[in-house]
Amino acid sequence: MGKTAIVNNIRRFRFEAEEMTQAELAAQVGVTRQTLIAIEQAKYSPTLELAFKIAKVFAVPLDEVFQFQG
Amino acid sequence: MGKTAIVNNIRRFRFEAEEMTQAELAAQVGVTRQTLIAIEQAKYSPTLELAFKIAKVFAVPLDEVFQFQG
DNA sequence: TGTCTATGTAAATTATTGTTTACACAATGT
DNA sequence: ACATTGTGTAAACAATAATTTACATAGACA
Repeated sequence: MGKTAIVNNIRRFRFEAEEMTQAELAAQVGVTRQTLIAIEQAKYSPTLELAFKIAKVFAVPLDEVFQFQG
Repeated sequence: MGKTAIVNNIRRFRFEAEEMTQAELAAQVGVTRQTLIAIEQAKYSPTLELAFKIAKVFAVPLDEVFQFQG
């Protein structure tokens, strides 16, 4: 699917949410810490399902966490 | 990422958008027709990037086209 | 010093998404 | 009858997301 043109605000949301750690967020969405690191650093973009789960943890719509650079 | 718990309204949006065909939508988002069929039928869920592109064609937010059944 | 905690990196492997090619079929039109 | 259009299915393959395991480092703290 070509280069990932998707950015995210996971790190900001983590700190706004009581300084939630990467490990805590990873556990809440059911992935490993390394997977979350890779996504937070935009090394690759998550599946749609995982993106929904992450947004749900922060209780915001998906496109507040992830944005597509068209 | 386990079983896909994601539903979509692609078919409805296609018909609301001047009866756009699967082939037309596929071309606009840069995938093959078969890929679009599989996604429309929820055989698997698209990448986040592709999901954003599809929503953009219909000019609606991503979560109006795709919903996660938590 | 020594031990946690949080973060980062990397390589090998598995699972899933997406492509390509080909065939099938109903509806429409000439 | 024949061709065209829109949709559906299937299998083999390529690309990418995610896992697992392991090691590295900086800061806080007893």
